[in-house]
Amino acid sequence: MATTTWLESLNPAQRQAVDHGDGPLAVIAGAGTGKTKTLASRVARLVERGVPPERILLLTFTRRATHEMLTRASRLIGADIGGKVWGGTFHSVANRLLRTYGEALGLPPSFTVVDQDDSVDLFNLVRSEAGLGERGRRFPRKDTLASIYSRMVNAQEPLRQVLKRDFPWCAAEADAIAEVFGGYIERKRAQHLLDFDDLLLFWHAAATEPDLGPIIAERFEHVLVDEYQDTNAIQAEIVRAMRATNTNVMVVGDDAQAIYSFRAADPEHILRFPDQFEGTTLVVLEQNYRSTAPILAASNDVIAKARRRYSKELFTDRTEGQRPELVTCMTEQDQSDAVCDAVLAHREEGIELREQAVLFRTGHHSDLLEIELGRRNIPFVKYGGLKFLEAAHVKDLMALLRIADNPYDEPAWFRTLTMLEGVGPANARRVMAAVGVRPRAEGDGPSPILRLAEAAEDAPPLLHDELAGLAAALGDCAVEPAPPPSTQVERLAEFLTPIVARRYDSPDVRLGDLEALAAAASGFASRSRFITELVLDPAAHTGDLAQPPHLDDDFLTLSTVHSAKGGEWRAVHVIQAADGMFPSDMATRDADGVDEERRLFYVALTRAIDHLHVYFPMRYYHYRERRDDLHGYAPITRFLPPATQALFDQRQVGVVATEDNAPRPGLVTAAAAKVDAGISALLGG
DNA sequence: GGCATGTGTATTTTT
DNA sequence: TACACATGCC
Repeated sequence: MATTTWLESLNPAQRQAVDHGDGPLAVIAGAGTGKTKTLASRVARLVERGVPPERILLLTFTRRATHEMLTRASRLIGADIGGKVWGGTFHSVANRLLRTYGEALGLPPSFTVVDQDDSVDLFNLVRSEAGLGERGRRFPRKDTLASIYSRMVNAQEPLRQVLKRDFPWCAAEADAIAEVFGGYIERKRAQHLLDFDDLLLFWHAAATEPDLGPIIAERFEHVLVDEYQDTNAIQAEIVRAMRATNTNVMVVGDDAQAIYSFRAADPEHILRFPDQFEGTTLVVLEQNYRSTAPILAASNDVIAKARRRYSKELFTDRTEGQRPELVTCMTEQDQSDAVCDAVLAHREEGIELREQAVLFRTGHHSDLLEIELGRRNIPFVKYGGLKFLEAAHVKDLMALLRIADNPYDEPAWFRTLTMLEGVGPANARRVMAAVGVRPRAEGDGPSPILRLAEAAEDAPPLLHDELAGLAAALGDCAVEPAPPPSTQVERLAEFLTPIVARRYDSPDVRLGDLEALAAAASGFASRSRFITELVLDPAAHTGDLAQPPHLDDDFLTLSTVHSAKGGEWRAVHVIQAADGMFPSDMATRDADGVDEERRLFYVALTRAIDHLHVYFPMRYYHYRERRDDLHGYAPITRFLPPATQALFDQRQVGVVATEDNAPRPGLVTAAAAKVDAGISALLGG
C-alpha cells in the first residue's frame, strides 16, 4: 500500500503521533480511539523512514497484542517485519536480553524462569524452615509474603513502608519478614531461579550499569510502549534507562483504563511522563471509532464519576444504534438463560459467536453459565481464571521437566517428591539434602539426578521403588545428547500416569492434557526454551495447546475483564453486575480500590461495538455447592445508579419483584432481629 | 513424637 | 483449589 494512502486513513491526532519525528511522545488514547492502529502505523512509518525493524523495541502487555500490531504493521508496508522487531511483554523481552547479557551480571547462562506459583512455593519452604509457620503466631501466609515482596520490588518502596500502608497487620513482623525475604533471595540465586520480578530487576540492573547499559540501549533506535498506564515503577525506570542514548520513546495509554494497581502499576507514570522526558509531545485521541453513541454515553457516564482522571471526553460519529440493555434477573440461572438467549438471538441476526463476548469480574463468575452453554451446545473458549499451566497435573509434569533442565530447582524437587507415595514435606527435605539440592552440593559434583539413584538404594523398601522410578525417568531425560523435548515429555508423562490416576479424579482428561503438552513441546528446539515459553506466555485455557481453534470454528468468548483488555466485540454481555461481585467486595475497602473497580467496569462496557447487555442477578446463594436455599439479595452495582440506568433499556427475567417476593427492607430487618433474638436466647444471653 | 493423609471451608484481577 | 486443622499410622 502506498504510504500516502494509509496515512490518509488516520485522523489528525493519530497522524500527528504516527508522523512524529524523533524525541519523546506520549499518547493518551481513550477506549476505542484507534490505539492499536496508531501504534502499528507508527512502527510501519518508522520502518519506512529507514529504521531497521530489529532496532525497534515494542513493549506490550500480552503476546496477542504484539502479534496483532506487528501483523498490521507488516500489512501496511507490505513486508513481514514480525520476526525482526523486538516485540513482547516486559518480561519476555527481559528474558531475551538476559539470555544474551546476563552473564556479564553474574547470571548463570541457563537460568530457570519460575512463575508466581513456584515463587509462592519457595516462600513457603523458607517460611516453614524458619519455624514461622507455628500455630498461633500471626505471621503472614505464603501468598501474603509473595505479594509483599512483589509490591516492594515493583513499586521500589522500602519494606517497612509497604507494610505500613498495604499490610498494616504484618508491620510488627518486619524483621522476620525481611529475614524470610533474605532466605528467599539467597535460595533463588543458589538454584539459578529467576522469578518474574527478577526479570525486571536484572533488566533494570543491566540497563543502568555504566559499561553495559549504553550497549543495550544502543541496540534500539526507537522504544514504543503500549498500555503505559499499567506500568509500575521498575518498568518506568527500565524505559528511562533504555533511553540513555537518545530520547526516541513513545508511550501510549489511558489513565481511565488503569486496572493493574494490585501489581503495583500506577497511572501517575503516564501522567508524569512529560516530567521524566523533557520536551515530550503530548497527543490526545478522543474520537471513538468502536462504539455507538448510546453505548459511549453510558460508558462516559460511568467513568465521569471517577475521582481523578485526565480530562477528556470521548465522542463518536456513530450516532445510530441501540441503547444498551440492563437485564434484571431473579436468579443466576435466569441470568445464564438470558445470556444464552441473547447470544443465540444475535447469531440469528448475523452476529457470529466469535463476534460476541461474555465478560465478568472474576474467573468463577461464569461457572453456572458454562454449564448452561454446554447444555445448549454453544461452543466457547474462556480466558482468565484457571489456566492450563495452573492445573495440578500439568504443574506436576512441568516440575519433572524442570528438574531435568535444572537439577538444583528446589520448588520443582519439592513438588515432585511430595507427589510420591509415602513422601511428605519432611521426607522430601531429607531426600533433597541427600542428593545435594540444598544446600547446593559443593563444587558442582555429580548431578542430584545421578545421586538420586544412589539415595534410592539406601532408602527404606517402600520408598526405594518410588525414588528409583523417579531417578530412571529423570535420568532418561537428562542424558547427552538430550532427546527431543516431546520425547522427554512423553517419558515423564509415562512416569506420571499412575500418580495422576491415584491422586486425581477424571484422570483420562488429565492424561489427555499431558499428551497435548508433548505435542506442544515438539515445536521447540530445546527443553529450556519450551519451559521458559510456557512460563512467560501461558496457554490461556486447556484447549489452547490441544487444538488451536480453527479459523472456521465459531465460538463465544468468555473472559475476565482483565483478560479482555484491548479486545472488542460486536455484542458484549457483562454479567454479575451486582454490588459485591462487581465491584468485588474484596476491593471496596478504600476509595482507590473502588475507583479501580469503576475503571474496570468502564473497560468492560467500552469493549462493545454495536450491542451491550448488562445482567444483574438479584438473588445469590451463599454456598454454591450446597443444595440448601440459603440466599440473599444483592443490590445492583454501585456503578449503575438510577441516573446511569436511565441510559439503558430495562428488561426483567424470571420472577422479579412481585409484591409477594420482593425484599422489603423493613420486614427484612424485623425478621433478622427476631432470628437473632432467638439465637441469643439459645446461647443463654 | 513426628509425619502423612483426610476433612471441612473460603476463594480477585495477571506477567 | 488449597489451606488449616484433626486424626491416626509408624
